[in-house]
Amino acid sequence: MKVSREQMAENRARILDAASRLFRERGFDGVTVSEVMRAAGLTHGAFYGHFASKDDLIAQTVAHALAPSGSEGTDLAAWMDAYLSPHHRDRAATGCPTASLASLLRHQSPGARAALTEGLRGQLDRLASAVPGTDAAEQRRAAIGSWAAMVGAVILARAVVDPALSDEILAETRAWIEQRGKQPA
Amino acid sequence: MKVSREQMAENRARILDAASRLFRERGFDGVTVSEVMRAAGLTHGAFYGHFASKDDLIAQTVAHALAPSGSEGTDLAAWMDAYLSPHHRDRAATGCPTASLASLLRHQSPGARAALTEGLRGQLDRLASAVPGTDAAEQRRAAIGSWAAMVGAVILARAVVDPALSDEILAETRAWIEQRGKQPA
DNA sequence: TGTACATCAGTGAACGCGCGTTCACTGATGTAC
DNA sequence: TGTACATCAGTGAACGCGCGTTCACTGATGTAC
Repeated sequence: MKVSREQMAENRARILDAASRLFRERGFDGVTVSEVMRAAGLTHGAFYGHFASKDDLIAQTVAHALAPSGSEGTDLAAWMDAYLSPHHRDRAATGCPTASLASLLRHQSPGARAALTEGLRGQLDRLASAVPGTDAAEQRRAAIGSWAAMVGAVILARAVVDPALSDEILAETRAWIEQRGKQPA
Repeated sequence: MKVSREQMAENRARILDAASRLFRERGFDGVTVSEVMRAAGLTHGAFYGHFASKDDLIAQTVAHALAPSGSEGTDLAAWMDAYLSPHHRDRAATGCPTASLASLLRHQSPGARAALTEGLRGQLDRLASAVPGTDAAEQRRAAIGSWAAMVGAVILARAVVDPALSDEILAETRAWIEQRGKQPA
């Protein structure tokens, strides 16, 4: 049965939200189109009225998930603490899309990889301007280095089965970045 | 036709080598059992004489790929340069298994994840003892932080489509870690 | 050392399941008058 | 504003392909005598 234009737009948004959560939690290959549609409250047949293919959904979901959320902005130290926390590690479904999807995107379509590239560019720009200092090149270098360390630490912490080692990776990476920040000019 | 015991051991080693290369290049889901066997010079039917399942192959391949190779040891700075190089980024098939497989292992069997955990533990121990300094806790912290940054940087550099941004991520992460090492005590 | 035979690694056809995708149909929407 | 009808978002059965896995068969290996 046909639905109103607003309803259709809302359905589309729900599909993207569901895909964003499921993909972050289980990866692109671990989630079926039917699962996404079920999570969005629809049946699988309606999928192709919204997206050309699963690849298309992936590309649009990545663009959607990496759009600036505004939640990074305020307090850099607090944001880093939250990022490198067991809480974030254990909740990939609602966590940083870069940490859960970057590796998987290497094997995805150019469209999806382009969406990640633009999202990452934005993240680095925002992080660079949040880093203390006045030398723009230094700030950018710190943004790139810290971001690589944070993403890498969360990925490693999630892959490891030993909880003690996993906690250690998060805590020591956090402390290591902190020390780096305190170094005299 | 039956083959000799030595031939069978060699075949098994060839399957593991082929799987190690293919999995690093295209991920676990991007490679079929038949492809692995073809790359090893056998037909797919022989697979189950060597491994219980594809999951079993994945677990054993991870253990095999993360065994210490001895190539990290000699010169820490040179090794880091090579790790954070475009050459390494562009050759995942023969590169660091942690960088190509860690994220994918989050969705794999406990056996495969356990193999990664042990491999990672060894990598961190070896890196910690290669880091300059005498304070063991400081060395371990530097090992974890640097390793997270290196793995993260290679993952991000591989995911991004813009070659300039990709090169920048590698070079700036390298420089950032270097600066970190030069900080006074 | 030679011979006879049981073993078993490898072959390739076949199976069955799950997935992405298609399509005829339904019935609410929204436009034309 | 009301009515008649064309549109089209969503439904659910069906399709076809590729994958992991199985299995009857083959013929070289390696053991028993």
